Amino acid sequence: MKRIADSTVRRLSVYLRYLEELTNRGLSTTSSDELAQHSGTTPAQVRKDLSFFGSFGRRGLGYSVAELATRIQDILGLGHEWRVVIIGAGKIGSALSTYRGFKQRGFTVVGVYDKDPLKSGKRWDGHVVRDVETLEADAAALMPDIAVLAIPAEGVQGEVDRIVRAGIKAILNFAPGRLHVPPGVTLKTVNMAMELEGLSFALTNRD
Amino acid sequence: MKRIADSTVRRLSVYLRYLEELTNRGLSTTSSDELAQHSGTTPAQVRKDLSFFGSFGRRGLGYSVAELATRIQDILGLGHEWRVVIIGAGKIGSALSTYRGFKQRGFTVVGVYDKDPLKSGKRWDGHVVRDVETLEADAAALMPDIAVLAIPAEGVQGEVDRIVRAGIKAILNFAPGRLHVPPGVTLKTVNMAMELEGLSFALTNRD
DNA sequence: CAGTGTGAAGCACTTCACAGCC
DNA sequence: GGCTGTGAAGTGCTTCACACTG
Repeated sequence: MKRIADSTVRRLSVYLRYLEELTNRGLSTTSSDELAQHSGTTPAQVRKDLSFFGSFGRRGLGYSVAELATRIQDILGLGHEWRVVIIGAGKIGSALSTYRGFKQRGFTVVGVYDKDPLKSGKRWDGHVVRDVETLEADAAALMPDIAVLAIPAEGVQGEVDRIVRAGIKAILNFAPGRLHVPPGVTLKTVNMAMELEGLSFALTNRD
Repeated sequence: MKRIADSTVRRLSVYLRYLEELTNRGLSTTSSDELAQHSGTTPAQVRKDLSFFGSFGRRGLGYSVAELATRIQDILGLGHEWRVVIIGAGKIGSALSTYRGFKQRGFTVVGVYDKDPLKSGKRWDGHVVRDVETLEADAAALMPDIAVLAIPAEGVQGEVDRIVRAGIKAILNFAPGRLHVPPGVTLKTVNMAMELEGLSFALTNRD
């Protein structure tokens, strides 16, 4: 398949969310115009994004809400459950795992790990925290697909390496700093400091 | 000033973090090559990014770590304190406000608000939670620069409107969905669901 | 006639390559 | 000789515009 831009994938997420809203409101068709309006983009962009994957609409009529939602779910791989381990039994991981949309979209927490021996064995959002040293051994039974890395900055690369050794192919990272993963492993970093600094820049340089 | 790409600002953040590391290690000069290596980009990109704001290096020698760090801090507007209010006394806001780099880079929490009357008056990370209805009245005295919006999906736009009425010009939003702000107000959204779906797509469509 | 699908044009960010200075 | 600063070339995402179809 042709390489798909990251921005395209992000917009598909947004379209899907709006399609779910339309479903809840009992509406059965929509248009690229309407999707664009509610997703902060243009009708041409919506059509182009969808055209990478096929033709899901009908000329003169628009798109079937139900069909398009199913198609986008398939494209994004949301048709089945993804098994997630959380590394770092802190607030960020907890916020994520208790977030409604998390479970709702097929992401299931199958394990929680921490380096701190004081946290090991304690309950945390319905899970028992395990020592992160056991991750590689546990992985065979847990079969996790995704690791959420929510630990302080120190030693993040070491934890990334451990996750990779455990055979996990996707990482959502909340720690700052440059991290290296081998080819075949996808790493996405959410850097809140960077976002705040972007706001600082905007405030400083506004006209 | 010429319009600066968002991606440029984000990279400046990364360069600054590495410059701080060099400072801690007592090193006084660096090069575009070294900065690129540790920031996941190319030397040409580093030089181009910096060239938008001036010439901070010396040909044949490289950059002074101390000088470049100061320059980037100035560019990003990190030279002074930014006053932050947190809307939503939950886990995300708490994770952010207790994050070390937050205070360290000049972001200070000056108020915490929640819609839930059960939370009002309670202590939260050293602050007393106030009813969000009082935000507009409080703003005159608090003089907040930035609002962090960390509430569930329902009624987010209403809170954005309130923040705008309170005269705040920058919003860091953690709620999903499309939000509208008037010109002159900067909105940055961190959407964890979207990041997870990006991972799901990558796992589904890997070769 | 309304609205999709898509090649072509436009635009913006990145990379190249080299002149210029230390 | 080493490394920056920068116009020019390259690349890839976005927007346009229109043929096409229900």
